Amino acid sequence: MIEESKTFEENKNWNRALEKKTEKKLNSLKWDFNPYSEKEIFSMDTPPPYTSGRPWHLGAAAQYSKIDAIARSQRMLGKEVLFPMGMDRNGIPVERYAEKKYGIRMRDTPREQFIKLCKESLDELEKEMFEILRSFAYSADFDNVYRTDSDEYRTLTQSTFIEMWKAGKIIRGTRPSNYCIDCGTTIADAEIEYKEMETNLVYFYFKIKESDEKILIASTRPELLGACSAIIVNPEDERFKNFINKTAITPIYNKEVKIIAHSYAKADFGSGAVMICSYGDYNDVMIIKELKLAEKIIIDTNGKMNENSGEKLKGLKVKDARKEIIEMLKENGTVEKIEKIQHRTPICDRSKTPIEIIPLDEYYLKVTDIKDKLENLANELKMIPEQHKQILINWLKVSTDWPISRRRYYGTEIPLWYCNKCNEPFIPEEGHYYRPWKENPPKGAVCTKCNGTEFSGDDRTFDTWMDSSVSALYVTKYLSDKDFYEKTYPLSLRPQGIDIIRTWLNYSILRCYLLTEKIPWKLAWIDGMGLDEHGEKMSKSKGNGIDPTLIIEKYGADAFRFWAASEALPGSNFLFSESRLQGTAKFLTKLWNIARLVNQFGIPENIDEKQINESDKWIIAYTERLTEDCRKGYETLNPFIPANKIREFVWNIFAPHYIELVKARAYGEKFSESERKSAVYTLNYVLRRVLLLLAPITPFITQTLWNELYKGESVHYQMMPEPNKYDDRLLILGNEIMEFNSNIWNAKKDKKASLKEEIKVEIPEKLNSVEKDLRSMHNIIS
RNA sequence: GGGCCUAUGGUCUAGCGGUUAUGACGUCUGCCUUACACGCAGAAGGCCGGGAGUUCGAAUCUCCCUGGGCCCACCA
Repeated sequence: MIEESKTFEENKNWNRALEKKTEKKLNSLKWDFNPYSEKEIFSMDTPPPYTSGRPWHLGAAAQYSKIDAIARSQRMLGKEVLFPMGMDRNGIPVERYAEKKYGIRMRDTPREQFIKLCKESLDELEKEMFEILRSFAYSADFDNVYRTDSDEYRTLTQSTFIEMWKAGKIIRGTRPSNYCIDCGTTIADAEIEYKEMETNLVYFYFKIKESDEKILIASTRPELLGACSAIIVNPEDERFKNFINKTAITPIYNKEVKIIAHSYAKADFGSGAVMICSYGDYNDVMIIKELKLAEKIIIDTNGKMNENSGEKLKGLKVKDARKEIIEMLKENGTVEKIEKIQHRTPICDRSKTPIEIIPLDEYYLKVTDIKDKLENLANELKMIPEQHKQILINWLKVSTDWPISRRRYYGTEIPLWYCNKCNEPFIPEEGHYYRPWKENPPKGAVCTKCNGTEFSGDDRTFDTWMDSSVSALYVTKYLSDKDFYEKTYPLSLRPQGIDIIRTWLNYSILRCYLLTEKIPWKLAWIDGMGLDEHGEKMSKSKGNGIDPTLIIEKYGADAFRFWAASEALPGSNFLFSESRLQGTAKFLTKLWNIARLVNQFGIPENIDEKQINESDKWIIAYTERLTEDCRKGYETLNPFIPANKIREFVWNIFAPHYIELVKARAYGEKFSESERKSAVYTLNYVLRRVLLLLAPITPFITQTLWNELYKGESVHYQMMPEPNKYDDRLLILGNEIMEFNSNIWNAKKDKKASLKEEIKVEIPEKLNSVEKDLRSMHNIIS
């Protein structure tokens, strides 16, 4: 008791040091999830953050703090809340992190050792991540953390793959992929960078079969001439109108190719005519697919020209072949000119060498045959805000089968072996975690095609989205606990960022639908992105990222959380601004000081309603309306509403108008004991209510104040109050009080009088019921 | 280049068919009034991006233009 009042005496403002005092207590509060509870279940498929360590993304931290506010508010609304804590730990980012940290390269490191180093990195990074999350009281279930690289999780990823394999949803296909010759592997789009490089744009002629004319084309990749399958020209380009649908003959190879009109060819670049080859770039891929042209492969996986390139080029490296064919074309007399141009070239971000597009054998999850169904599901899915659904729907229109295999080390292994005799894939049973790159297939494995018993394991891993897209199944115990699953699936909510709609949201719907024939959640809540103060996306590469830890240490977690909640509606992007965050810190100090004041008067026992003064009834009525608004906000998963409503109420109404009005009465000066009690009762009534309404957004200050003033069980274990009935006429009275106050303040201002100076003024009749308070507040004499 | 979103006082933000257009930060003026100077009170500051339309009536609905953001593609 003594120690507690000291907190108030010694601290005139709310700050991080005070938060630290309560952090341990706050983070030790438990909410065990009981799937058999009588309460309504609210289950969340929360995003497992990628374990990338400091500095974490400030925008992401803000998003997580809002998700936490949702979880906390749902608990206080009386729901049984499943709020899982996951860690996404597979894939390229950690591989890169480990390479950098240990100065190694994945492909030069024994796989076993590389995996070990990744794991060690992850464990360190994970610790940091937990600290950050705990520093702002993220209240997920830290006692049951799931990790996407655990044996259990990977078992789920593999089992669901096996299930889909058996159902015929997985296909094997050879499709053009990004290939780095230097690294000897397919690489993901995310691993490509672009670099301006000088290159030759070679202009040369094709003969026209049907006439004596020639067509001039321009190419930076003349060495691919042998793989040319068409020429395209813009349909609007007058120069080529006569050539459309005629046949051209390739120099040197003397092959016939069609001249086709396609808007991709731009009249103002090069000669205006483009040769389409398999594969110079992704436009070639697109156009060859679109026009159903024949694919001819001319570069092998060693980066050398193959037999399709002809005797002279065969065996040469791409670069040498380019030089050689230019010479050949010159000899042939078909070269018009050669221009030096700057060309934005895709290169491998590790080896910095140009990537080639080469068809490779990979696994795909079939999407194209259920696209209509997926679009229907997308339309069915409820989303907050609804408008972001368009992103998903647009994506579904253009998306193709999903390539799921990766030539990587740190990921969930593809659970397949191949018969050494006939190469037929062997797939094991569900329910185990398999590592085919170092393990034999299960005992008794027999090839289904040739009865062979010797196998080689697939050494590839899955795309990491294969793991994260079944988080909804993992947290509902799809494989391990049928009852639990029945109670919790589909989940109530998927909260996530707008930036991963096409990946996490899309793939989750796809995967879970294929396995369960249901959308995995009843509702998706899509938040916007945190941008820097100029409105640009924060990213490590741009160097404009802000470390949330520094902000939290400086201004406090509650200030940060309140800022995140109050800055923008869920779904909108939000700009980070330190000055506005400072503003929310000031609001918390305001609340702190209100509590210090109220605390002085002690806590009165309940009083008879008849004793409550009219001005007290007004602020109570206002509080009831505030409660209605806040509940509505929380019920619609929108912390923006309560945050702003509460701030407005506390700062603009409660403190300046009501507290000033009753302060003298609360001190008992010139008022009866009964009048005093009414004021103190009301002050506590309102403050208590505000703490409850604010608890999901600012857990630290509400925890501290609740404990100082009201003791007992934590504020976070309380129920969100229901609004009591109130008389609208009281709110009208309140408006009149506030208008009267402003008038008096203005009058004193005009006279340059201090606010406590005496003033002689008539009190309007309609304010008779609160006359005594007004007289004491403004020092009005008759 | 394609798509989506967005445009409200200096900055940010609410409003989504009829209000004197909300609030915050900043600015200016006065005040240390026994909770708070991280405060109190007051003030200035907006033809709600531009144009056309729908409507008795538009910041709010439609279309066009312009600027900003994001995602996708990316110059043979």
